[in-house]
Amino acid sequence: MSVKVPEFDLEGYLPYRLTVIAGQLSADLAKHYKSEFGISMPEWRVLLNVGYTKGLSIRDIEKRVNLEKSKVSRAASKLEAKGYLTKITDDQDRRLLKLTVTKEGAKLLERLIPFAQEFQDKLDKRLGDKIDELHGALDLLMATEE
Amino acid sequence: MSVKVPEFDLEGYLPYRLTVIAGQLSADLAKHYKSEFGISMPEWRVLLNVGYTKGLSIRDIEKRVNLEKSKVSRAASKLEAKGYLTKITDDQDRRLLKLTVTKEGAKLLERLIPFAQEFQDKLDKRLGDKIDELHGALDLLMATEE
DNA sequence: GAGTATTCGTTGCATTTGCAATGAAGTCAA
DNA sequence: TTGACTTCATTGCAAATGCAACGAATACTC
Repeated sequence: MSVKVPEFDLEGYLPYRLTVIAGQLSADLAKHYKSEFGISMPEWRVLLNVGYTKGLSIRDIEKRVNLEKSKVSRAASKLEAKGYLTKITDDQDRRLLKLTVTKEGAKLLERLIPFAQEFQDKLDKRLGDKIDELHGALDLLMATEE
Repeated sequence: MSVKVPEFDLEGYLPYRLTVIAGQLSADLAKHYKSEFGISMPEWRVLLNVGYTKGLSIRDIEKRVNLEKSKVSRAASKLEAKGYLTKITDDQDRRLLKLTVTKEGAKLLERLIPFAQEFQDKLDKRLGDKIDELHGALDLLMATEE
């Protein structure tokens, strides 16, 4: 018994393509972050942000980095346990936490960032002049989510 | 004590951007698939493929749809439990499983596909003529993974 | 043909996730 | 001030994930 189904091209389905590509890039990176630096992707994102801006709170990071607050919280705790950042409750508002990188954390970033930069450069090379088009299109997609 | 860290622009970091955007689109879609059709993303991908090609095996799908075989296996089992497809062991090679959509499965696809198509159309509208550029760039990124 | 290696699908298990609930702290209005 | 609401970070828990191990079936090699 043959069943008829409407046409649909999964290969060209944008959400699918984006998910697959992003997933591969992420998995790739995550592997390196883990094996070479001992941290997870969420930890990397949190550490990076704390590295740049002193005294960020969990909520600040949640908004900046598109991570759920529970993820941020756990990532921060792990980074703290590893000695890469410190948590201090804010004196002004004692609900808030001020996250700050330690020297160890800064050292780690000094190794992580060139690695990420290198990866970016590789992608840029692949994309050539298409890179701006890509970013332009991604801007439009970002705007999609209101 | 102030700590110096090399410059890095996370906002413009391509893997990050892709992950965030893909994640938002996926989460969005997953919610609808779940609430309106009662299936997960992996199940949707599996169902779609089985809908088009009769007798696919788990491994076939794994390759086609970028899902780990354990994910495919579990998705297939759930779809079977819900009555959307059947598993039959291949006579030629009894390690293989032949997956086939049931009438119920086909009916579900008839509802799912227009939904997905509509979503795609919305994205196309947002992107306008940038759509081809985007796909072109994604092609290049795909080629990246060897 | 016996023995080894490979392929396929499933499952166990530790880890990660998303979400809701919690408790502590702050805000606001009467 | 008191009491109702909101905000913040953490945590519990159920579900999803990734990976390795397993048993069954087939392919390969001598």
